[in-house]
Amino acid sequence: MKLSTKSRYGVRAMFDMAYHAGTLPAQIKDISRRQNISPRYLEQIFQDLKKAGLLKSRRGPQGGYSLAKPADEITVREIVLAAEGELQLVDCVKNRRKKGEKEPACDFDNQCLTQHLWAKASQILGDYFDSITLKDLCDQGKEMGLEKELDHRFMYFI
Amino acid sequence: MKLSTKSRYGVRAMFDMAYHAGTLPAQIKDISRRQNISPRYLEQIFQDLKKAGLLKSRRGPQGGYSLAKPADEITVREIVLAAEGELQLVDCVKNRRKKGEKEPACDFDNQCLTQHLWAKASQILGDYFDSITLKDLCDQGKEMGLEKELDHRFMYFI
DNA sequence: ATTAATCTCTACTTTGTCTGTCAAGAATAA
DNA sequence: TTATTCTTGACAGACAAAGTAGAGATTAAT
Repeated sequence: MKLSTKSRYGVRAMFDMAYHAGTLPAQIKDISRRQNISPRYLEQIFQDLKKAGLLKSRRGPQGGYSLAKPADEITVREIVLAAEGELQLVDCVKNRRKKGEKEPACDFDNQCLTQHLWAKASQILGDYFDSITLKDLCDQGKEMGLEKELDHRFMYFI
Repeated sequence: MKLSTKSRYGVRAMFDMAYHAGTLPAQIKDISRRQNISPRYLEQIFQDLKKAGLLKSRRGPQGGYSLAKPADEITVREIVLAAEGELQLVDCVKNRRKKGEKEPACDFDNQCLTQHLWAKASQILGDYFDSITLKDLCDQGKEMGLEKELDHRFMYFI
């Protein structure tokens, strides 16, 4: 019943981007250093987030990733969903007969009381995650007096 | 972010016991047959539930397991907690320095915004599970017209 | 007392997922 | 042209989940 590191790192990384957002795209190496996440691994996570339409990227020098939408339009739910693949606490709730699977995930199918229980729980969890945006986290960060690191690349331009 | 089968089987099995409750203790083999759970595996799960004080057992012929409390005093949360071990969506919320562990689970410790986020989510989930008792599930079952299997052991006494 | 039914405990195996690492390639700004 | 950065896919080690198995302890019934 644990969230995977992909979800946790994903939220941390995207928060980091929103918090330190500048004019230039953010680079993996900076985010990974600030958040102490393996850069190679973060790349993978960002691929997922990009596929989900939460990030956009630019290659080449001065390239990097940036948020695909304003911070107040990106919810924790979207990030977790993209990283985790889905937001169900249990598999038997899922659609049957998706490609390749011949057996339903559960023998009792719709006769099952507990199925409804888990589905409701998953929904409650999703609703909570949906109520929190990256902007909310940034506001919290400011309140806490969390330091923003100066973008070292600005140094060259001053 | 999936619940383990221990939780799911545990809830199903305990619901089954509450729903089919008779004067005699329920036996593993009956529950496992009705709920289609490996009897050996169910034994293990029942050990956990017994340690948690949710079940009591009697050995020998006509032995078996029975609920340690009335069905309306056993919540889903208790069962999941006993089967899952804990109810936290992430580890970094846990107490540090428990036996053997030298490192904190997270480098940012209490400086972390997301830590609070996950803790709150875990709590919301726990609250929901706490609001549902075995009796609630039984009532639902009756409403749905879920069949009760006649206890075959009664046959001998009629 | 004996027997058969049942729970108890511990260890083992299998299987799969998580968490990363690595290498080679493609795109792009300077 | 070149250095930088993202892109993609393969791969591996560690760990936990899920289930199997066997030997033993307890007890009701005979």
